[in-house]
Amino acid sequence: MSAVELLTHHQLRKTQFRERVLDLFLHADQALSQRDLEEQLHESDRITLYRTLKTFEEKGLIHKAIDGSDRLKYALCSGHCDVHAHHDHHAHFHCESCGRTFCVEEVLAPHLEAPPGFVVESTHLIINGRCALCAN
Amino acid sequence: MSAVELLTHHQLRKTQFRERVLDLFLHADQALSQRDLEEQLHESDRITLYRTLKTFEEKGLIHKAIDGSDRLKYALCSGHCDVHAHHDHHAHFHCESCGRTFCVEEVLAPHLEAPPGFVVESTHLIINGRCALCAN
DNA sequence: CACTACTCGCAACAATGTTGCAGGAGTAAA
DNA sequence: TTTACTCCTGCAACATTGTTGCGAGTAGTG
Repeated sequence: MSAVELLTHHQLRKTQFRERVLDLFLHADQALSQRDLEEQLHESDRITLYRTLKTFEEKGLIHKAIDGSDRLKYALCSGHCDVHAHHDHHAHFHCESCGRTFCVEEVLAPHLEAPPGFVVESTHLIINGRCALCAN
Repeated sequence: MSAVELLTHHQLRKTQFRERVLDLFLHADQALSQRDLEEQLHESDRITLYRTLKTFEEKGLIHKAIDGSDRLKYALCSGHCDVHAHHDHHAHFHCESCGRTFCVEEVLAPHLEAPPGFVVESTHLIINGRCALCAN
């Protein structure tokens, strides 16, 4: 799906800035932090990018890729997410060497028991290690 | 184990400040953020606390409780951790309502397959939901 | 007690998260 | 196409958090 289609599908105005950001996600093979995006978007406004990501996340275009690092990252949703709920339950692989984070669609976070009285909403599975490039 | 014993066991000098911080962890039933600690430690220095936590984490007294929130939290290690490696593989439950995070010793992060070429070091399992107090 | 290495507290700075506001751009209707 | 309205953008400003350097103070050792 193209950037414009994604925006239309999620009822967001299509602006040049949003298209540029979405294109970066579409061409990325890893989760992107705000810093990553700023480096690729020349002359972008920090605050606008912050709000753009927040909006995309709320509307279900991207999801947070929690990886245990101090930096928040985002990745494109698989397509089943919308403004009502996210459905990305895959694991995230975080390379301790290069710091990159990848979505691992094959591995799903397990559905599990909560302690008595606790209500489970979602689960996240983070895998730490070394990616294929850094493992050697 | 007492605060003093913990310090001695991990070859750390026992200072009044460290004992106070450790006592807070010993009496807490949840993971604590730096903010939480500052609020309980009257007149503490932000930088000293930051470095104290970093030291404790390196020496294996406490571990990071990754919970997907923007705030880093720590909790006491179970006792098998040292300067060489952490061995806390239990899940962390994060309450979306009150923001608190609890260690769930009963639930362990699964050991799993990595994509080809990837090396797994550790896994983290985060459970999001509502705690017993907030669920009603 | 004296020495050494570690720790503490302060200054300072970088990075990030967040909100308010005015002007500009996208969208839908006339 | 023009108008009107809403949303988006970019700037200012501030709060919070992460991080390092340095001098003074303190714990541990003999």
